Amino acid sequence: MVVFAGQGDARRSMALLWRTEEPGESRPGPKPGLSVDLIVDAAIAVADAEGMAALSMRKVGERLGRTGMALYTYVPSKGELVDLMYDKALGELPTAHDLAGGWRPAVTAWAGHLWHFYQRHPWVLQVSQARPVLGPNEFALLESLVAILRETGLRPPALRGVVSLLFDFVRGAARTVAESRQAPSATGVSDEEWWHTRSRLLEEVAPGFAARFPMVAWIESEAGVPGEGEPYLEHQVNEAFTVGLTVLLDGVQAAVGRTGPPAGPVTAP
Amino acid sequence: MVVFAGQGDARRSMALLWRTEEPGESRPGPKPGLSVDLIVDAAIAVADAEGMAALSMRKVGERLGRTGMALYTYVPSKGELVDLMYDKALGELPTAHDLAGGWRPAVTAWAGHLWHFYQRHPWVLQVSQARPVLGPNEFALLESLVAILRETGLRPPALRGVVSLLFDFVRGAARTVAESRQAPSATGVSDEEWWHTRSRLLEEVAPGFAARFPMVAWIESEAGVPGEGEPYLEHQVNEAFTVGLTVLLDGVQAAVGRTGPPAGPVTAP
DNA sequence: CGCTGATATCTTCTGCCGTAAAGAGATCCG
DNA sequence: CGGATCTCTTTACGGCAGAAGATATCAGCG
Repeated sequence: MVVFAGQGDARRSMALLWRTEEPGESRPGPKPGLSVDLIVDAAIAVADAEGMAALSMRKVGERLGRTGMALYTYVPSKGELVDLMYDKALGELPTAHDLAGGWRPAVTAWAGHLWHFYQRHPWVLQVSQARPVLGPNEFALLESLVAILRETGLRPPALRGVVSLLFDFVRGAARTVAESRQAPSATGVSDEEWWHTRSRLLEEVAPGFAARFPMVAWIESEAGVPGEGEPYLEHQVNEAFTVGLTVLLDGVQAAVGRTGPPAGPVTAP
Repeated sequence: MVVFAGQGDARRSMALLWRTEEPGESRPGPKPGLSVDLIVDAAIAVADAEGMAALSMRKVGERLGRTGMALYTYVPSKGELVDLMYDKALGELPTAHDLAGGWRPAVTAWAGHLWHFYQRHPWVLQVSQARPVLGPNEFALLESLVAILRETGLRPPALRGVVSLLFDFVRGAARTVAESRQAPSATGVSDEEWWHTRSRLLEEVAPGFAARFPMVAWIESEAGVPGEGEPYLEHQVNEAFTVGLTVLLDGVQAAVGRTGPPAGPVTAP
């Protein structure tokens, strides 16, 4: 499920994201037993442990000793809660990177941090990217990347493409690992078991596979060997991540060389 | 929601995907009023029209003049149905590409086809990639890409990285557009309206934005102008797609140059 | 032809979900 | 103390996937 925030009162959503509600000194009625932060933390804990699909208002409420409906006092809807979870989780990421070695190692570090972040919080990958959440930490993440990439000397139109490419790549690679991690608990079948069963069935159901798909058979040859206890798929994806990032950065380097280093005009292809 | 296939009888799933069930001539009982193909087509129609989130067994059954439960006669669960939809839809893609101009234009064409395919069937992007569906058309798509990339002379380990990078990039870019297309109907707010409201609120709630996030402000400058009637976000993503693909292919070119240019098309030391 | 048993289809039911509506009870100001 | 206001619960609605079981439909046999 791709999760959209509700369209109800946009102002309130933004105020929640940027924490700009007034303290509200001494009002009538009972003291709030919960807070937005408490709720968001509980929701993140649920999503980390059981995945986005298992996240429900009732379950978050239960974790806080309340009913699901109690949350609606603090948060307009589930969609807004997800936005808050998203932006809060992003706060874990570092906001500055060492540029002493130039942009390339800095981008590599940035990508590595994001990669590991997605492993810790796979549910983040399910939040829609089409309509950005526009929270402070989402901007901080973008800010940190652009601060690095500005060193390349590329102009904004080209850089926007590079930024998208980087995000799409890291997210895509992370998604594959993340889903393979949640798949065992979601389906009750371990990775090894699943692959073993499926490859046996494939031979059974598609005889002459190697003849019908020679390129597929070829590219799956010369496979690297996973380390001790490392799941097969995860190993493949880790290797693919390293290789892919190298290729990507080589492409950026080429663009830099084409437009001239830290000073130069923009040329369209 | 990321959709996993049910773990129930894997053999039956594979048989359905590869269409290897025996015809079963003249059995007692009423003639089947439906077929797997009919159901899959109806389900694709629903998903194309209303998105994956709106796809339910009841709705598909309704479209065929049956209840939702009637489908379980033909298909083990919703997960398997989604796998069948996925592989059937992929059958639309071409399986061979012209290599006369070398690998670069061929990859560009391949990526363009996939990109447009995802625009036609955005729901495909919601099918989990961690555990491949292993249907014939999924393999055919991979086969067609590897057939092109083999021309580069790169070896399988490096090529696997390039393949992942390409898939992740095209999927990520397509996802952004696809979600922005479905967002208006899902939330009832048009893109223009949404952006206008949000950017006004952003200034209100985060004064001094440009000072706090100078790099973000900078990279959003020099924006290209959308064509007549082209949504703003969509225009940005289209530009990013072109730039990103160029950068990516430059990176491949660099890798090719590093391992030695492909004098002979097929084999390298 | 009519019966029997296999099979397809439909109905009912369970237990989830998000959230609207209404109200119980706590807490403060005047 | 009285009324206003707030938190939180209860109840209810319509939706979902799917289990269990009832019913309708047909082939082949006598």
